[in-house]
Amino acid sequence: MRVAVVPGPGESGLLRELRDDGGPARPVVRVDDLAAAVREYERSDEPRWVWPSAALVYQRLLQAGVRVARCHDVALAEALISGRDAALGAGAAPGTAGTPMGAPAPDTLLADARALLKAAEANAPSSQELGQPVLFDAVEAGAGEHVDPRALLDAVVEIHADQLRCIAADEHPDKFGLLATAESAGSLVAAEMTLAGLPWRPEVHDGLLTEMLGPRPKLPGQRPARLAELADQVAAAFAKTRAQMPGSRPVNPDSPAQLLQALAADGIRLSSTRLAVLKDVDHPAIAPLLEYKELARLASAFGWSWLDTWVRDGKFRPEYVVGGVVSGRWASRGGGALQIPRLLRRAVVADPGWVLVVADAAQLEPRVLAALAGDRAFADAAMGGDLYAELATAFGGERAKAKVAMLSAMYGGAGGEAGQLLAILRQRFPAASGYVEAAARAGEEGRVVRSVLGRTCPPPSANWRALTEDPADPDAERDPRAGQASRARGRFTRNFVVQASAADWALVMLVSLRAELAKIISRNGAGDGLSPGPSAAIHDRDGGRPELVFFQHDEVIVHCPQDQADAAAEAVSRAAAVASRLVFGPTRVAFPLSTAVVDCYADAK
DNA sequence: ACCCCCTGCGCG
DNA sequence: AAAGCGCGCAGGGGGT
Repeated sequence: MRVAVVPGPGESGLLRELRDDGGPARPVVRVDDLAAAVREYERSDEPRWVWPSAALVYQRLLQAGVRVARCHDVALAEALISGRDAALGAGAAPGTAGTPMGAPAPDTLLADARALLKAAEANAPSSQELGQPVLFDAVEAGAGEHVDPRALLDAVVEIHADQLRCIAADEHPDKFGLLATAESAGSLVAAEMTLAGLPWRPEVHDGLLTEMLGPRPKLPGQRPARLAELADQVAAAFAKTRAQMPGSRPVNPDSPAQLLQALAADGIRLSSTRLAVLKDVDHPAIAPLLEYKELARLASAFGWSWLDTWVRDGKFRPEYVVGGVVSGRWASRGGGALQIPRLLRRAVVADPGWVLVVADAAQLEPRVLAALAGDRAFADAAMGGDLYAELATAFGGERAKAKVAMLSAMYGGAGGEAGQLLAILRQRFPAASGYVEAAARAGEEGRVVRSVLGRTCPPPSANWRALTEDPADPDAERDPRAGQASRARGRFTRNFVVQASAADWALVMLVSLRAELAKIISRNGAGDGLSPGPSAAIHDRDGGRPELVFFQHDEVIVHCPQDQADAAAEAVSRAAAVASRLVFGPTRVAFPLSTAVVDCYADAK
């Protein structure tokens, strides 16, 4: 059963039961306690909640201690569908892209509905307000004034019905429908993960910082001792030449411009101050500079102020942006959640009596390519545990060469010996090479490509089209930037088919894992498997339940009581199997997950 | 004071 | 010959 839902003033809300085709089945119902009404439906009717967005509805439910099993997120589905349909003008790439859809022209009613939905979205609270009830209420109250709940509900119902038609009209409705469902479920996971938080030990983090940087500076803008020391060494290394330049200040190692200038004054001209460039330079400033850059990076991105801002009550609670990346990967807002330095994983420690189940999909992208392309020889290599090792025989037994060849094929690399290795790849694994080559060609020609579940890459910009279109006069000289732009887009689409399909698999794995974990919870009789509470309360009540606490492209972390670790690990491997079957159907390609049960994230793999 | 773009680097 | 892909964030430096 589908039920449309929007929040109203205070605790209230509006509900409307829908038919399977999205049409209204019953009149609109107003409830005083929305969370209670939702909980009641969850007990008996296996509803799929149809709501404008998780930000508008689910956060509020979670705050009230109510989880749901399934939803249709209208905003996320909209992004998938309009992403697909925006590509129509660009022309579809055969084999990898869809055909034009028979989507009905948006009539004014739908257009109005969409405008209304947008207005509501603009007022949605961010996940960050989740942990701050006072702010949350204030924002929510503000949102209520701008958009009439009844009008919003009607808009949700209309758009949802239209979306079901758009999905059914897809070239592969089952897969595209799975994508919309998984994306929606992903937003449930995202909100729940923000609430749960990644266990984070501030004292461990602080200890690492102090060890490397020296004690925390008294004043915020101040350089920690070790950084100040290194900055002085860098400046000193340039001092001799600088002394002859009147009015010159000490070189600031944070300023690429000053560094380039200072190096040039000493006769060293560089294209940039990147690590890779600096590494090979012979100058007394380089050694302290490289160390400075590494430590300064840590201090500015994940230093004490980060700790103050992002860690509360032993938990790091970033906001995840589902589908925030064109490829369908998640993005995050605040705290650089998806760029946590490996070094700081030392600070991610399970609660007492709990463990972290860390699972990582091994060599996901090349395996995805093997499954996508249906390359028999390649798929055979992908049946085992180490794909690159299996491929190595084709490259004179050198695993490293096999890896370079694969990465070059997926990224469009051609430097160094890549060209030679690609030739081998093309010869031994023609279907796999052909798949990414076709995607690259489609991109170069301005067409779009799609992931295995039908996520579509953006069409080229107007700028790109203007730049790359054939000149009206065939004798006219072509802009040299045209070829460059064309090849750049080719690399993008080449990578998109792999990265986006890997994201499809990872997303389906993640939401399947959520479902598997819910089974454990209900088996254990820990509540109904749906209702969370503040995690402290759960610890006290029944020993706790497994919680997804982190997701990073091809890696998940489950935080759970020690005695549930085995069950959680089994859930992970079942989820991977489910994802492989749902996304790729029958395939001989294996998608192994390396799973570790650890106290500390840094101890995984 | 603020905004915007660039550079550089962390993660996958 | 050359430019393998995708992000978020901080700081510098120029603009207003």
